Amino acid sequence: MAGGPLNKVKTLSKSQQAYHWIKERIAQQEFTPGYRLVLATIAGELDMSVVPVREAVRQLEAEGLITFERNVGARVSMVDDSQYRTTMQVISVVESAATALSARELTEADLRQARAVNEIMASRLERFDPRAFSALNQEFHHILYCRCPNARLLEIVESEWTRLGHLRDSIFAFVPDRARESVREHEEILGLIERAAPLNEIEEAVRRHRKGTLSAFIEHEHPDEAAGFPAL
Amino acid sequence: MAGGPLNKVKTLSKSQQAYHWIKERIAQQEFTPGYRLVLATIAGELDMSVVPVREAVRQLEAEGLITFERNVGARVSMVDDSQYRTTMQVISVVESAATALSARELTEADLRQARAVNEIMASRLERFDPRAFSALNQEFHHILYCRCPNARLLEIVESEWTRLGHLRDSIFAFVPDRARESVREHEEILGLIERAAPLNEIEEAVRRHRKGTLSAFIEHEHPDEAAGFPAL
DNA sequence: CCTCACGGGAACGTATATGATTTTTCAGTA
DNA sequence: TACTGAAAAATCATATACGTTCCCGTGAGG
Repeated sequence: MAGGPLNKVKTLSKSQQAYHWIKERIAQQEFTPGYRLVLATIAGELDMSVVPVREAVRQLEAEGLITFERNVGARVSMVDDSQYRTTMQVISVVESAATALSARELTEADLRQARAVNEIMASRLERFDPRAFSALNQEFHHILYCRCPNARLLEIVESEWTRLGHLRDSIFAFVPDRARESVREHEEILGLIERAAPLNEIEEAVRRHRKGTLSAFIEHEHPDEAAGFPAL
Repeated sequence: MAGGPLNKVKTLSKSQQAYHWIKERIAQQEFTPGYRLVLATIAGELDMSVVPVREAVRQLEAEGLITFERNVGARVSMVDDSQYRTTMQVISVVESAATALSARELTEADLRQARAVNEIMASRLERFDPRAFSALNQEFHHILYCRCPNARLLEIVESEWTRLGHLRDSIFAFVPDRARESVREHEEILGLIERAAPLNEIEEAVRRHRKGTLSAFIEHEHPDEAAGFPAL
């Protein structure tokens, strides 16, 4: 037949279909934290048997999106305050390292794009929409760290972000006051990268930036514990 | 009944049995990197069906110990030079952070124990056994970071070490010359912790220490590329 | 006559379905 | 509150379908 060498249509295995289906639902918040995942139901919905679904669930468990209890079942992971804090701390460590390692690889275009995003953020300081602002923030940082040549480090950064689930999209809903300061710090980070500052300075700047947001969050939610949380 | 709350004997599920069985074999190097894992064979060996084995394999895949190819099968992950380097870089980032966060939590006993381990290492500098030395090195660092209150960070450190597989036990087989310097740097790190130095100094010291070992390794194995590897 | 490329098919192993078994949960009752 | 039984759901075994790999035989070219 005429087809050429592209006969391989690459049908996803059923486990992978289930995996993506569930992940999508979680991302869209159709399955909210605490939601009980019943294998048979999902299997029915996807027109397959429970075996592949089970496998998908185990994969998602390994990623931390789902918690699983023997003979009981799976539910979408809860992210409580304490988890939020530990995860954000991990992110502040690995993302700052990734950004520093990425700095020398960034192109002119990357920097332009990052600056553009930050300018949009600045322009939205009035008429503030926390969710949109968080999304832009996410995008800004992603541009800066995604050229990091250490693939494993990148994987960890991304996986920690997905671990946070929908909270990642609403950081500034908790601490709107940080927004202005955040934009300014972004500018500072861009400056350091552009003038090819030492990598450790870039790393420290990003870490300070994240730490600032986290501290603001902690002080806002738990003014009493603020001092008790260990930081770097 | 008299028993108390420990009636639960907690029989492991078959998947978990398989999981631990395989992991153990890999750790003992009975399954060496590249080894082909045949589900049915393992299932037979463990007197169970392939389904739980399959699940165990997928879990190990998520941890990075096993690589899996659709419709082909599973094999124990290879760790090549490049992976070694990226993983060690990740470790240098996360372990140093974990150690710093752990520093204030360490007890007198912890420090005594760490110092004892380092003294044993020092005493073995003559009659040098790389594997034993690597194991002691591992133990030393584990004592220092294991009190880190950020559980997630600890998980990442540990998982990166297991990712390295048997290479983690033989670092000093590649670069024996680093041994003496290593012991000295351990002493320095202990000093910083004991005199309650700022956390960032502790973190930097650990990172320098790891970076030193990694550089020594790179220079030894690939004298040409030494300059090309990005570092912090 | 030897070599090597191609193609068919058996052997091996994975992917998924179905059904039996076990565990947990929950409602109803003493 | 404690106990019992039934329903729901997970776990695993067995069976079958499907995809890959490897080997071997055939035929063309050197």
